[in-house]
Amino acid sequence: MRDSVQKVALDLSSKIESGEWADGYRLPPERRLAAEHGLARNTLRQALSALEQRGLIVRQVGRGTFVRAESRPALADGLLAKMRNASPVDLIEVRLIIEPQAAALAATRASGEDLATIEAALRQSVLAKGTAEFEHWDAALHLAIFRATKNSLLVDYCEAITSIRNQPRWHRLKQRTVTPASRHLYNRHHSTIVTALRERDAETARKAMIEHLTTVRDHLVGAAS
Amino acid sequence: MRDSVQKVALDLSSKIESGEWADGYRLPPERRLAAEHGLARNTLRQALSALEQRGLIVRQVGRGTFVRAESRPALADGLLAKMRNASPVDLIEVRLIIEPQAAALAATRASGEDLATIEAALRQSVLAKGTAEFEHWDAALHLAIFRATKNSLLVDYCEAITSIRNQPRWHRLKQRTVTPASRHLYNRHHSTIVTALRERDAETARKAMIEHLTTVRDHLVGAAS
DNA sequence: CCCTCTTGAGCCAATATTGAACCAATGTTC
DNA sequence: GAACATTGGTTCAATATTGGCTCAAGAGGG
Repeated sequence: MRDSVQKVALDLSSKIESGEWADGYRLPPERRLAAEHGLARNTLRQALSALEQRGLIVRQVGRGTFVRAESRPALADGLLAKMRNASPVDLIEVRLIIEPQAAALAATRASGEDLATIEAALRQSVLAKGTAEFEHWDAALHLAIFRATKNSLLVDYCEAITSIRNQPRWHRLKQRTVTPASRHLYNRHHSTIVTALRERDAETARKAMIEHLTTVRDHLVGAAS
Repeated sequence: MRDSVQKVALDLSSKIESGEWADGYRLPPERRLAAEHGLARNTLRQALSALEQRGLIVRQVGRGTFVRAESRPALADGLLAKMRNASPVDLIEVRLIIEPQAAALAATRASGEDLATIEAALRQSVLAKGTAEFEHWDAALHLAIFRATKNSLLVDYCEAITSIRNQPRWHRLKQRTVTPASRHLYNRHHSTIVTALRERDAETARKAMIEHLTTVRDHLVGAAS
């Protein structure tokens, strides 16, 4: 057959680009690949060389051939970093998507222990003296709600959000936007949410969270303008 | 076998992280572990050394090897790494929260260019020959929808989801669940969503996405049982 | 016939794994 | 306390696996 090289190169690269062979995956040995494709090893090696030149794979004598893991680590390291660069408006938009649903889930799934943790965080946030302390317990409250959903991905998400909100640039923004009046309002919102959770009222919890985050967003854009 | 070290290291660490080998548990002697895994002791020792370096175990001459207590908090590694351990059900639950809203946002914000990209991805996914190729264009389609929201956080989220779905363990699951019939159904769903986007019909786009992901979830749990 | 692609085989160098032996620290038994 | 067994720590040579490379012969289209 003519041009087997291009054919097998296409086949292999599609396996890589589709994710079937993920980053860091170790390809079968050349000799086996050649046998599986019904080709001589030399021919298959030409295909591999092409992929290597395109940067898709890395070959190491005595170790094997690997899907190049250069693209993914950049994402792994960069995901949080990229999220940290998100704008406040983008962030609150995402929170408005996720957190009402999370609150609704928490209403149906929270254990008694979860509720106790949530209520403790609420009490502490009401008692908090400074802005920093209030923010701490506010974050703890939201996190406790996410834990109550029993969904580890949601917990991860909330921790990421918290880490974003703990950055210095956000601190400055908060200090401009969090006034005694707004704190009082936020406490009322939080209280409504927690009450709804205790009464297993998913719909009320969702709506209360929407109202809460909408208020936060309006304060943010008000402060920005 | 060639990469026995990594394999057995993964096996052992999963036993620890899953809790099967709790904190303080004493591992079987190296010689026994090696025999059970069909490896030479030296090879298995390399795997143990890797775990030791990661802080998962402690080795004591003459006493044995122990799962390290307090190992968990010290391992604040990567957000993405943690997300990768999420269960399929957790993942689809989060997708059901976010993606319908994202579709609704995309309906109001997508540019003509965005719509062209989305429709191209849809066409490619319909034409795709294998499961891998279909998955590739399916992911591209969802990503294009997220890009159309103009919210960088949502795009980051979608890329994280895609990277999770590209893992080998997910690949096996997909190969069991994606049949020609389900692919046909998914194509219909995708088509409905894209049409709604083009017509700027946010509500229809949201509902179509909900129906789509609900179907995917049902296929998943159906395959699991 | 000529040219290119492909094959099959062999050899080399780098790496991985094995298998065994011996040492050192700890625990157990008498 | 002494003898013995168990366990991790270390070293080393032998073997297996793997990619890097070369070359002569075959296959197939112009």
